[in-house]
Amino acid sequence: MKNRLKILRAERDWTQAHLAQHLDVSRQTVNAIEKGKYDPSLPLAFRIARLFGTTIEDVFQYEEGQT
Amino acid sequence: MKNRLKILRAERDWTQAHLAQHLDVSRQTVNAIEKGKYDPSLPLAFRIARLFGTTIEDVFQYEEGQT
DNA sequence: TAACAGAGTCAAGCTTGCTTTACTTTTTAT
DNA sequence: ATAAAAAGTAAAGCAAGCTTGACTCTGTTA
Repeated sequence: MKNRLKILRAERDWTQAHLAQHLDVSRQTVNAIEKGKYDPSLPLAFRIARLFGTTIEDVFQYEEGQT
Repeated sequence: MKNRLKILRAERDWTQAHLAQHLDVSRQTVNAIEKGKYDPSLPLAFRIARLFGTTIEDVFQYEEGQT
């Protein structure tokens, strides 16, 4: 699962900590997701997409057979 | 989190077991998700949307402050 | 009414998502 | 070059997603 978090964040000049606050998760969680260490839960994916004003499909790109 | 699984399944006249097979999860998992017992992982949500030829947002409706 | 298919549910166990705490490395600005 | 901010990383622990196995409760439909 790839994602555009780093780009979306950069476009708004937000830090991982700032993003974490607005998503109500820890900074480490944002970092781990951004680095592709693991996938967010579906509810968190919704909150991320909503915060960036876009869709889950726009933020995350699923590729068959990786997880 | 609400979902349209039962409807999408009915439109295609698929059983929970049939759906489970094509998603590569157990029948109990399909049942639990359909009944809203818990949310699917993000990868599984992608596979569900893809199988039904639609988007995650079309299958699942997130509502603030439930999970 | 008996039998079968589909749906619902429960328990135990493993894996993954997320937390806190704490530390190291990289980037930015002075 | 130094200091501060941001990013990266790791370990331990709890919560959520998913599994298998087994059992119940619905409809059908023969």
